[in-house]
Amino acid sequence: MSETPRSLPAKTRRKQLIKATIKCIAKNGLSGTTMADVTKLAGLSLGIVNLHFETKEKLLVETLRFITDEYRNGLDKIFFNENLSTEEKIRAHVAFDFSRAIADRNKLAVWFAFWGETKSRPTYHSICADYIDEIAQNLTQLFSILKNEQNYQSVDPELVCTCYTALSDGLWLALLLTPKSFKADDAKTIAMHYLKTQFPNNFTMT
Amino acid sequence: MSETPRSLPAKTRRKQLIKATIKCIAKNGLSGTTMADVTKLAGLSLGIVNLHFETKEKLLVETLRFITDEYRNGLDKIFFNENLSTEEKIRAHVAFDFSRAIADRNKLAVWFAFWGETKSRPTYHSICADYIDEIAQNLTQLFSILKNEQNYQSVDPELVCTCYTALSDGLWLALLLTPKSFKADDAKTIAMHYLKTQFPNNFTMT
DNA sequence: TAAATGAATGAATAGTTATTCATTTGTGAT
DNA sequence: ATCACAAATGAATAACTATTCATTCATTTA
Repeated sequence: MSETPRSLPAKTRRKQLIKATIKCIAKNGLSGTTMADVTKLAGLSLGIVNLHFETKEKLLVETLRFITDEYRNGLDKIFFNENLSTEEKIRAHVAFDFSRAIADRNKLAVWFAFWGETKSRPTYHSICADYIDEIAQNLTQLFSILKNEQNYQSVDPELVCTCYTALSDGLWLALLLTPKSFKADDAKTIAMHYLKTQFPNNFTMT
Repeated sequence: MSETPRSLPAKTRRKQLIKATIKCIAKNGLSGTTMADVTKLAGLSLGIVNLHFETKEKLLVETLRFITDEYRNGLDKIFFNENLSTEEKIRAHVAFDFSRAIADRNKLAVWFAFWGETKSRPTYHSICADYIDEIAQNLTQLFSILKNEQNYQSVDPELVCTCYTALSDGLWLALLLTPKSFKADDAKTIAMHYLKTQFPNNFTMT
């Protein structure tokens, strides 16, 4: 086993601390997360957070930014992938929403903890508002293109985007609350079930 | 203006404190909610929570129980109402989900705050698991009856129940995060849009 | 009207936790 | 090797907050 070097690039240390924060929020809740817990989980000393983030509040903000960036960047990679058809992009979007990296219970606990605080913390709110808007625009566009490509008459792309997004968030909650009886594959099945209702020619088979 | 009497039935005081707690969680977040805030918002003294709930933690548990009971009881009243047809019950369920009393942003903030802590607090988790299970059973039954009554061939009642429930939770999130551009009526429209895809004969008109 | 009751108060306490910073330690340059 | 520098440490501090409980006060009872 290689020893962890005492000195490390600042970015690596920051990511290490953010990952410990995610675990800690999942384990103890946002209200039960202390600096002592986070640094102990990271295997580092108490003062390290001050060194890399100045305050606890800034560490929490960067933690929220980390999970929103991970989500946004993953979807952008799909959206801007020239090798995928529109249908394939939508399929990839669903697969990503319920992939190991994203539909992870630790991260889901973090999402919900921060969502619960958005009303009281403008900083949290604006971080969330940003990514939501960008993703909605891209997804609406995909549905709109598919509608035109395949001549779906009565589809309302914006409504379908809002509906799919809400459905996906609600399925995340089911994964968080009932992990024993409800798995990522079940969630994916339900998401596809909805898309079939709107685009039966594209999502009915396989 | 009538003076608030100094002495009041215990139940009334407890409800008063729970309502102050809901406002306080919405205003300051779960992690930022202090006994001083809650009691000040209720217009009472610091020691009152200890008198009526023993500890802060028990006040929080009762607050969660309050909103889950309110939700469950409201839906039970619909489900067991002999005067409503199955279709009317489902319509009433949707209307209730996005009614003033339920889709209130203060209460939504409380829901999400507690959901974010369910992974770390078994008590919160079991309170949520209970109501979810009961509601799912009743709603699945409604979809099942409607399927048989109206001869819908390919509807899977259990899947539709999970899908509707997730959709409703996700729409609550949209109401919490984007209250300016997304209103309860928009949420209701989207929920009905999904039900139409499954039961076009019942939910397409009006 | 006076005494008894118990709900409500809030100053004081005890415990917790974020933050600070003097000291230690590893690393790379000379 | 030695030095200079930066990263990391953790004991001490300062701030905050849940809980306690002796006291106050309104209401009820005799």
